[in-house]
Formats: sequence, C-alpha cells, structure tokens
Amino acid sequence: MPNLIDIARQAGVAPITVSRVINNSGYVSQPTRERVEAVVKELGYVPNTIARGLRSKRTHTLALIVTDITNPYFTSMARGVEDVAEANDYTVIYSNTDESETKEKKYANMLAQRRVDGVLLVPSCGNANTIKFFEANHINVVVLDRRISGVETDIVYSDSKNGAYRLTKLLIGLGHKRIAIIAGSQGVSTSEDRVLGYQQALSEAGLDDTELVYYGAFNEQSGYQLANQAMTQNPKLTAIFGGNNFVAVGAIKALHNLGLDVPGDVSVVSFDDLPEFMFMKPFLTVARQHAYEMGQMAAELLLKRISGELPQGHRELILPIEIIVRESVGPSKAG
Amino acid sequence: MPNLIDIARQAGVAPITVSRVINNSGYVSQPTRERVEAVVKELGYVPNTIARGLRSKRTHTLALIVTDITNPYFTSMARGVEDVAEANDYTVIYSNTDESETKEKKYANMLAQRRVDGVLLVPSCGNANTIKFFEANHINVVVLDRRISGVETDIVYSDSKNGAYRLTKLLIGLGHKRIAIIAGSQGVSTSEDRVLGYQQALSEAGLDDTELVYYGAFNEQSGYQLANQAMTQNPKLTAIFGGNNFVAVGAIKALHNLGLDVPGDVSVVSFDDLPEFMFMKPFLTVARQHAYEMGQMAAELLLKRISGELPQGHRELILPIEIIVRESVGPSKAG
DNA sequence: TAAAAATATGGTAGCGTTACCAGAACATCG
DNA sequence: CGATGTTCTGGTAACGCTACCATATTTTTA
Repeated sequence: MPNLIDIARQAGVAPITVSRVINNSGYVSQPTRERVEAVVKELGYVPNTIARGLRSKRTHTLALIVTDITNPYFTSMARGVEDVAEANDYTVIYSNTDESETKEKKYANMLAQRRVDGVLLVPSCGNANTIKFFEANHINVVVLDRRISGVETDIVYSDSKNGAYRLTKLLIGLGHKRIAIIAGSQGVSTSEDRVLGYQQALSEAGLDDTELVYYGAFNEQSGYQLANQAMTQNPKLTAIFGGNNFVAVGAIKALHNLGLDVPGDVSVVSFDDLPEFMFMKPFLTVARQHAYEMGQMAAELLLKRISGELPQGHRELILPIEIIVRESVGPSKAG
Repeated sequence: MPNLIDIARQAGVAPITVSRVINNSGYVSQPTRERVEAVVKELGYVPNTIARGLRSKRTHTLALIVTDITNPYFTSMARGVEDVAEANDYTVIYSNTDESETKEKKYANMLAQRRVDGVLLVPSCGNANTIKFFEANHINVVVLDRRISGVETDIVYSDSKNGAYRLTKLLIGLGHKRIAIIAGSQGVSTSEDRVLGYQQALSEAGLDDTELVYYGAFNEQSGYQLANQAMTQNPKLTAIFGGNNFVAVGAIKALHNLGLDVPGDVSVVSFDDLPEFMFMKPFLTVARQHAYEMGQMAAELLLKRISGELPQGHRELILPIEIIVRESVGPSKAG
C-alpha cells in the first residue's frame, strides 16, 4: 500500500503538495494537480485516515450508543444518524448497551480511546457519569431519547408526557375507566414522563383513584409478566397502556394467554410504533436462516484470518435452514 | 488529555514501560506496574487508539457492509457480529449499501482509508470488484449471505437452494400445483439459488410446465408489484413463494388488496423470518415518535457542535408525537 | 514602478504510540 | 564459577500525515 511520500516522489513534488491535492486545500497549480492525481490513480493510493487523525486531531467518526439496535425504533434512529453522517463524510460506530450501565461505561471508554469526534447517547440509566466522562475528555455529546439529570447537554427527545396524556385521554374517551400503565424502569425519563402524562389524563377525568402504575423494563418479558400481574390483581381492567412497543407486544401475548381478546376484552395502546410491515394478519410459513449465528461465525472467521492462525486456503461454511410452518399455508382449494 | 509520555514522566519511567503496563506485554515488575497504574488513574489517562494504530498497523476495527440494516434479518446479523467483536475488543463500523453498487464502492474506499482490519461483506451485486479492491489493499474480507463469482474468498451463507426446495415441496405436498416464486434480483446468488430449489421441487413432482418465476428486488414494493402481476397473469395461482421476508409482506398486501384471503385463497411462504414479536393479530394503537428525524437532527446538531459553529449554550429540541389509531382499541365493555 | 497581495511550492517538526535493539540485574545450572 | 537464561528497563526511530513557517514567483494595485 503506497503512502503519500511514495506519491510525492513519483510525481516529483513535496509530500505537502500531495496532501494539498488530495485534501483540496491550499494552492496547487493545475498541471501539478493533474500530475499528482495521475500518480495517485496509477499507484492506487488510499489516504491513511489513521495518520491524518493523529496529526489533525479529527477522526471524522461519530458514535451512536443505543440500548438495543434490535428494536426497530433504534434501527430507524440509526439510519437517520448514518445518512446524515455519510452525507458529511463521517463514519458511525454503533454500540449496544442492553440497558446496562457497565456496558455503557465500557463502550464509553473504548470510544474515548478511539478519539471519536462526538457521541450520540441514549443513556442506559439516569445518572450522568458517562456524559461527564466524555466531557472530561473533550468529546462532544448529544443525548437522545431520554433526559438525564445532573448535567447540561445538547439533547433531542420526544414529548413523552404529552403523548402519554393524549393516548390515555383517547382511552378515557372510549369509556375506559380502569386503565393500567406498564412502564419501563423507574429512573428513566421516558418511563416516568409517560406515567406522568397518564396520571394527568386520569386526574383530569376524575379517575385518580383507579391509577394503576407498573414499573418494569422496556422489553417484552416485562410487558408479559406485568400484564399478567395487572390482570390478576385487577380483573376489571379494560385497557392497558404499554410503555413501549416491546412491552405492548408482551402484554398482548399475556392477554391472549389468559384467553382474552384484544380489543374485545381489553384495549391496548403503546408507545413506539413497529414498522408497518410488521402488522400482518397471517403468520408466515418461512425458511429461517440463522442470521445471528451467521454473523458470529463470520466474525470469528475474520478475526482468525486477521490473526493469521488460519491456513492459506479459503473456508466455506454453509449453514442449515430451518423451516417453520405457520398458518399462512393450507390445503389448496384448486385441488 | 494526558498522553503516555505524561504518564511516564509522572511515574518516573520510560514511555515504553508505560506502554508495557497498559498493554500487559513484556516484563514489568510489580512495584513499577502499580506506580504506573496509579498515575494512569490519577491523570485519567485514556490510551490513543489512533496513534497505536498508526504504529502497530492494527486498528482493531471491523466493518460490516449490509444492504439495509433496517431489515431485521441484517439487524440480527449485525448483533451477531458485534457481540463477537466486542468480546474480542474490536469495534464494528456498519455500512448500508441499499443494494447500490455505487454506494458499496464508496464505502469500500472509506473503509480502506480507515485501514479497518477486516470487512464482512454482504455483496450488493454479483461482481467481485469490491472484494478485489479490498484484496489489493490487503484487507481481509469475509463474504456473507451471498455467493460471488470471479474470486475466492472466505464466505458464510445459507443453503438457499435446499431451503427453497423444501419450502416448495411443502406446498406441493399440500396439493398446490400452480406456485409462483417472486425472487430478488437476478445475478444475486440467494435469488437464483432459491429459484433453483423451487425449480427442482417442481421438476421432481412433474410440474415443470407450471413454473412461474418472477425476478424483482428484495423489497416490499417489488413483492407487491410482482404478486399483482402474477395473480393477473395466472388467476389460478394457489401459492406464492416470496424471495425474502419483505417480498412476502408485499405479496400479502397485494393479495389482500385483491380481496384474496391468506391462506384461504392463496398460500404464501417466504424466506427469512421476521422477529417473533412482529406477528400479532391486532393492530396496535400507538404514539409514534419520529425516530428517523430524531436521529437526523441529533447528528446535525452534533456535527455543528464539532465544527464549533454553535454558540456556547445548549440546545433542547423537543419533537412532536403522532398518535396513530388502529384496531387495538374499542369501546369499553365494562361501560 | 514600487509595493502589496495572491498564488505556488517546499522544509521541518511533531501528533502518540510501539517495534526493534540493547543492556543491566538477577536467578539457574552444570 | 563462568555460562546461560530470565526478568526488567530504557533509547532510538518510525508509522503517515498535516501544522506551521518560509520562500519564490506571479499578479494586482496605487
């Protein structure tokens, strides 16, 4: 892999001149520029961002820390980030904290080591340690999705309280009087804001005494468990407010499991949409590929390749396919 | 931000000794190690990966190039990659090509500039240019999901042909005789393999003459259009084989639009599962946050912050919530 | 026509780290 | 006891690039 100096030598100019050409900075005459560009092409020169970053103290890299990229909500957010970054010649590093403060800390440290130019953070917890850490290292942070106490930062989030208020009002307007909310974990602003909005709506309708708040976590399992608990403790419930999409899904599963119809017996509302394509009546019969394992295996293979512990030849791993039969297939009517 | 030399000076040792301590390499006596570690902690030293990478020629960075991280299939794959990478102290950069060769080329170049240690590539097209480019720059590549012709590489993929064969057989076993396959684009191995498996099953059942192959793209729109086309051209169709999850979703929507029931009138099978939580009978009523725009705005804000074109104070952007009413809410039975 | 400004090019050093080599202190062994 | 190995520490240079400063040439301006 040739470097800038090779190009300079070949083109008969000083290294700095090559630098000017590839960066489009400073003054370079047309003939010189063309000569340099020709050599760049001829030798297949690829500028070294590492060296550039070391000298210029700019890595042109952003980091996005979310709790779980698997949630379509965050996937969508990630695309938004990436499209902007790409358009500005920035690269994005994604990190998943799985709502764990330990993981968040670990990633924060790693990102600081990489000297990322900035971090987009969906905090995994209520405290400001991570943000303070970045600030101490002069790394810009924009907080996303959730408010945080104890620091002032750039922040972008939705008006959860108002949304929850309106969702709850909608239920009340339909005649529901016993409404439970299954929120995420306590201490997370989105969770608490949604509860606040819910409470405000109930209060305005004079339903303060029927308040039913369940704190848990923003995942399906929590939605399932707490919906079960809610229905057991309050058989007269007619509506459930899921704290986010996964919670609602879990709740609905619990309701179905209890033999209850949605919305026949219990209405359900939720925060965070699921992509449109996810809403389909039939359960598809599919051939399932093991995507996760495929990723794992490929990464392991690659790492071994990098470390040189693999022999010359090439590996070809073929994974089995799993067929899952669901309701989308039945006997042919055409016989 | 202190550097290694600051630590060395403060601890009264040579820089290389500090390096040994933080990398756990070579010989360092216990007392020296402790002294250095104390100073590291005291000054809040964060090693500089950039400098390390320049000198050691290892960036500890992998790249994953997929066509669209928005597809749950790739999201899942990405988690697989990341979990392995993280466990090995590697960082992952994700890139979306949107099935565009141009974008793939652009990303490839960018990743080479960053001197990533290796690339996991889901090829956007059939040719081997990108792979050859990486190889020319001595960057390890593992191809994922799709085969490619013209080069030898490490590769991990599923047995699409066999999967398609079995899916098709399953339909045939249920009495279906007129089965259409809506594949992805021609020239992509997964697309063609699935057609091959489909054809083999038909052939073995003596149904060669009823072969109905539609090539398109691996997205919902294509599934929708081609399902329409297929039903129009062959009203007697009793089953559709979707080339991937999105195609199947599009097809089902087309069928519903034509007033056809799944599986009552037409059975549908598909490659690539959708996450379990996506299959739910009721359509949720939700409060929708604008995740994409939130990501965009946050990234723009961050970039401005980095470039210093923003005044001192902090920005707080609050996005509106959109309420989407669907069938999961109805009047309360409890009245 | 002289002075100022714009254009074009280069030299030197340094970003923060580790590779490579060297040497000293100490332990082990025949 | 000298030889050999192990443990510990350091000096020097280099990775590939750009910041900073300097200089030379050409063009513009008063």
